[in-house]
Amino acid sequence: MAGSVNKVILVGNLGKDPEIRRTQDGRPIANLSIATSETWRDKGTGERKEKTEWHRVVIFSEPLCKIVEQYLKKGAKVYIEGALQTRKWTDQAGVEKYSTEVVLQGFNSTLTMLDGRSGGGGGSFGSDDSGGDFGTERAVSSAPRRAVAAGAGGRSNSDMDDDIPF
Amino acid sequence: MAGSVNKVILVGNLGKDPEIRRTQDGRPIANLSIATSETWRDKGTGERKEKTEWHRVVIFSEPLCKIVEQYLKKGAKVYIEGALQTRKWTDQAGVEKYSTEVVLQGFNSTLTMLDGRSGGGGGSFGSDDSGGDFGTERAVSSAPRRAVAAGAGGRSNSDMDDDIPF
Amino acid sequence: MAGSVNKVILVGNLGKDPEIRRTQDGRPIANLSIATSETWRDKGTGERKEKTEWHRVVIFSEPLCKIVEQYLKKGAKVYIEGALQTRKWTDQAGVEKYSTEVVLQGFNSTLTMLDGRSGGGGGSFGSDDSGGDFGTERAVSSAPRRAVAAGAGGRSNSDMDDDIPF
Amino acid sequence: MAGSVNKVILVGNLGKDPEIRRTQDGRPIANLSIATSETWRDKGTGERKEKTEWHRVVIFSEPLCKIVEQYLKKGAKVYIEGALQTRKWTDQAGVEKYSTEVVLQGFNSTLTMLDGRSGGGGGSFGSDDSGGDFGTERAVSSAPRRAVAAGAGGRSNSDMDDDIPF
DNA sequence: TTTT
DNA sequence: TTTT
Repeated sequence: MAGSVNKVILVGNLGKDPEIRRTQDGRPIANLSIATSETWRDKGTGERKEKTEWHRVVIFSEPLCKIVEQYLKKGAKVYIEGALQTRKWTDQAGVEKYSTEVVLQGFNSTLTMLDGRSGGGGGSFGSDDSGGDFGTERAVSSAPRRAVAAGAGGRSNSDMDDDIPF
Repeated sequence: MAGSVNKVILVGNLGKDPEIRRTQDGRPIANLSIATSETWRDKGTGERKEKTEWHRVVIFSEPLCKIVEQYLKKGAKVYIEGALQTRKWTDQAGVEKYSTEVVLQGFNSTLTMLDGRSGGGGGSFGSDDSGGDFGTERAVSSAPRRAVAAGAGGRSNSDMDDDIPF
Repeated sequence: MAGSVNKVILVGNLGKDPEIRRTQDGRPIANLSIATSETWRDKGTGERKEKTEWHRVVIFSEPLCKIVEQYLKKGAKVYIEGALQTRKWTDQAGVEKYSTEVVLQGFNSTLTMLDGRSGGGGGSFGSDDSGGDFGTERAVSSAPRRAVAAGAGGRSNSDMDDDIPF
Repeated sequence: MAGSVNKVILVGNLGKDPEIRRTQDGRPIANLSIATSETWRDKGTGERKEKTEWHRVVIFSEPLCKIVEQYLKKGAKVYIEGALQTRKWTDQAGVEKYSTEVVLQGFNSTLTMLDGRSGGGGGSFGSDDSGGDFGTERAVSSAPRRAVAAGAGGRSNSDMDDDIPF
């Protein structure tokens, strides 16, 4: 649609180490499980409450996947910017299910490390394929556009059949 | 978790008229179905591609629900700011399912009308309960906090049993 | 700095037609003046108040400048995503001044048209230089990175001496 | 204007300890100086480049000011969400100047601590005045609305005359 | 189910 | 003036 925006911004911690898979033609796909939470005090009882939300984040970008592989592990705090995508899939029993994910892919996706626990220190990475004047640290070269477009426009069944949802 | 952010920003159009239900104790809950889409031209074939994403938006705020009821209808373009929330529910067959929604509730939620087709013209609304110096147009009084907190921290089964997912 | 984010999101209307200049080596730079405003009712007097904020937006991206030139004019409503940048300059009297602008340049910048008054209809554009599978409508090729980097890291005096601030 | 959005999102570090002043009628105003930066490698020379941007952040909210006072100091990393505001002022020599600031005030403003160096640990705070079910940690009570509106709609000269710009 |  |  002309004139639409689909953006998710999360700051949270990885609940477990990243999982990196490869499509049949070798492109990497990283999956992160990110927790955000809010705390408040119940007015009636006075007890402290916390509600944690878990987000499934999927990264279709070769350079971002490398970053993820090298620097992120369980507990790392990250800032991510991506888009919402709901995907339909069929479980082993043949039941149709839906999974909503935060997808980082193409322009306007970002991943920034916010703590120093990773060896490489914090850093900010877009998923464009610039090359150009910007080196690996600022704007990491992304996967070939064909890969990105495939991810965006139609993740094929062959790639995703084995994709157990969040 | 201390130090987390959970934010969704959408600009899109309502796919159908809003649905407004009421909880057993009378609080309104509005559901919007919002479309965003992106278009691109396939490099290989040259054909124009479009991918539409549908978002389920749930509004827990009495004043925002009033706005929705008065001004929004199928086709309206809106800017919304909310948070991701995944909810577990059980269908009629007893199968557990998950539904991810964009929730507008409490502070840091916003709904802004972006076209002139609604009688009331465009307008921007937060969901705080300020009252104060801000009149109905800028910062509409929200539902009692108890309602909001209930929505946030634990939507009760009795309210939600009949909640057919997206 | 590792781990930082600098992001501005505006939805507003152009206060006047865009101004497009060219640097000495021919790269286009578009300037937009965008208004946002909030309205509220004064609690004491009951009168309706409105406060308009004007934003100077600068676009360093050849394809985005083309879009601006073709489609945007006074009154157009846009969604833009860019970064804050404060620039020092010296006026004719030799007084040092500062101007803060919203800069659209490189990855993670976006311009989306939100109304139909422009001939081309609404549309969303990033400023990456992908080429690739995405055609002109989704992700317009941007200026050479050298140009972008120059704009980002050090707008030269020769280009900018005549830059009358907002 | 109906239908506008004015939002700034920053993740950065305080360049110095916060400054907290009070208006003549006793309301606190906190000023933060926040750095964001980007690094890249120059394609030609291969040298590492860095560009730091400094942001002046102004907080009009009693509870947020308390948080700032208690927990933030030089070097702290924060996530903030506010709005752009350009303010005109006159220096000692009678020259009119402009200062653009990121203002946190009213609903849809947020401050979240992102590191553990502050005694209180990380935490997220809105600036609504809810009270309600949310305790001090999640949604701190804000200053009286009259104060907020004054800050928003017209910071009076008497309060701000001594305001040396960024 | 929207919109262009 | 921060941070890496």
